[in-house]
Amino acid sequence: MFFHIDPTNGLAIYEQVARQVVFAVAGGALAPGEIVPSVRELAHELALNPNTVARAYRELQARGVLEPIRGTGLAVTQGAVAKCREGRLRMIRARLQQVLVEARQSRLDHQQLQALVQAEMAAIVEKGTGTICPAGP
Amino acid sequence: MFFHIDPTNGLAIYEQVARQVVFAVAGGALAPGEIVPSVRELAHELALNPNTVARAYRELQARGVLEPIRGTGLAVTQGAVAKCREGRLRMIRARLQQVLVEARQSRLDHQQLQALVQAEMAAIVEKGTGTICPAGP
Amino acid sequence: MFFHIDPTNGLAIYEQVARQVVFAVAGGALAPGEIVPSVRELAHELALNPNTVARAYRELQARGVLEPIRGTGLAVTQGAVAKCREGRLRMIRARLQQVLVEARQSRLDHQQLQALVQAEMAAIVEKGTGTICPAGP
Amino acid sequence: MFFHIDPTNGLAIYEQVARQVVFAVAGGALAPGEIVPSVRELAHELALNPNTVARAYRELQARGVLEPIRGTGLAVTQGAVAKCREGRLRMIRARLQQVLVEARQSRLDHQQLQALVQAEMAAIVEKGTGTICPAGP
DNA sequence: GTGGTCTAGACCACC
DNA sequence: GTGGTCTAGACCACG
Repeated sequence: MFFHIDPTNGLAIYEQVARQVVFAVAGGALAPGEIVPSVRELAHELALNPNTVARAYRELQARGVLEPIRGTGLAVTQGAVAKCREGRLRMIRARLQQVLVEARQSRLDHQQLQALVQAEMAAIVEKGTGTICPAGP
Repeated sequence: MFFHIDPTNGLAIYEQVARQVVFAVAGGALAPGEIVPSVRELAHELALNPNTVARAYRELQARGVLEPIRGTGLAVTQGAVAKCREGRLRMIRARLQQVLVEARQSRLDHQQLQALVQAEMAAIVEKGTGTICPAGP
Repeated sequence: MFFHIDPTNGLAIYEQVARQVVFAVAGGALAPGEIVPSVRELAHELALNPNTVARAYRELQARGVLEPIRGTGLAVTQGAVAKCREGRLRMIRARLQQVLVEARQSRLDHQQLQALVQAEMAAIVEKGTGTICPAGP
Repeated sequence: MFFHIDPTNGLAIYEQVARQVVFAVAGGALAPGEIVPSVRELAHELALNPNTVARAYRELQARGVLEPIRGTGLAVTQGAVAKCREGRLRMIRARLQQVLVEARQSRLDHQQLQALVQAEMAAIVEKGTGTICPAGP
């Protein structure tokens, strides 16, 4: 799959998994109706305990992003794209605010900050992140 | 004081406190030699358990940012500014990378992202965040 | 057929199927000697996996409610009516007790409860449930 | 506490725990602001694994019935009573419908059924259920 | 002490 | 094979 887990992230691992599914749906990497990797498969791939992945999937079901297809797996729901698009902005904006608040708290100059952002954006675009499909936007 | 704690941040609370001290030192809001608020004072102000604040201060001592002044309290060390300036960029860059990676993972358009960043930066600059008030208590 | 399956029932699906066969026999909708629908026919009708129906039938054979007729299918046994009549009361009483216990646990007023029961009974009698249609397929 | 778990209930154990908390709140046995038994305590009392209780509590938090008080425990929220009152009716009505459908499916006579209901209600009122506070209705 | 998270491994129901 | 549930026991953050 195309996920990347960082245990020292601050975020709970199951939360990271859930977020990345949301991102994948929002970005179109996972289409409605598509079956997500099985709990066991993804757990193995990410070197996680199946329970951890299961919890992420369970929360996504509760949010209406996934739905169980009995005996088959979990499928992305039809309404998932809208939900995830909306959630994506909310989540990214939240994290962005955090970092900007911290930057300003440390009196980082507005221009310094802007330069930093530009640099990081460029870096990410150019080298790719290794965490999502190789074909650039 | 000039801190703002968000318990749902993902970051441990003591870690948030420590970070914000670092930012304050890096930004000059706390100068070397200055005495930081007492554990119980800051705990009361932030509605935290004193143990939590104490832990943050303990870690800052271990990092050499604070040093105990007998009978007086904890003071910002002489070398703190350099340490914090260095740490500040590292911390901010790390968080910035996280958010950018997520943005890219969800295939947020480069321009959308840039617009988002601009909007948030403007928002923060303009309204202030309530988290910076250089004039001490 | 005359069954209705609710996957979110708490009860296992095969169990629901088995129960409803029992009810049908107890109520006379299925007479001794009558051939029940084939596994694949019922599975198709209820949108279930044939294995699930097969398991229900297997359990009913074990309980002596159904018996295989070579080359024909599964028939309701002669002794089935007595068994099912007996089981029916037991099962219904058990479920009734559960709901009453819950009602009482939540201190639902005796009159409220009675009103609720009356209302639901009336509703079921009047609109029919779509789950009973003695006239076979 | 005042809970009673039946592992052969069909309902998942964590679900039973959650339901009974809802019932207790709806019935006033747990008032807003009150701290529910700790995960470990309730787990010990009901002879369950703490994780099972924790899951029930987690779902109740998600539904807005409980809220964490850091380092203290989980408290019933202010809005919980309304939510639980509403949920109680829904849950009981659902189970009632199940049993009535089954009764009718088995062609239990309307009067027989009514008699059964009356008998069970009387039985429960009279002997108490042992599952909730000793003081009568 | 509290809840939250994670791991490990088991059993069940369903396809 | 799939997800769902449960148990057991560990560690962490917070009060």
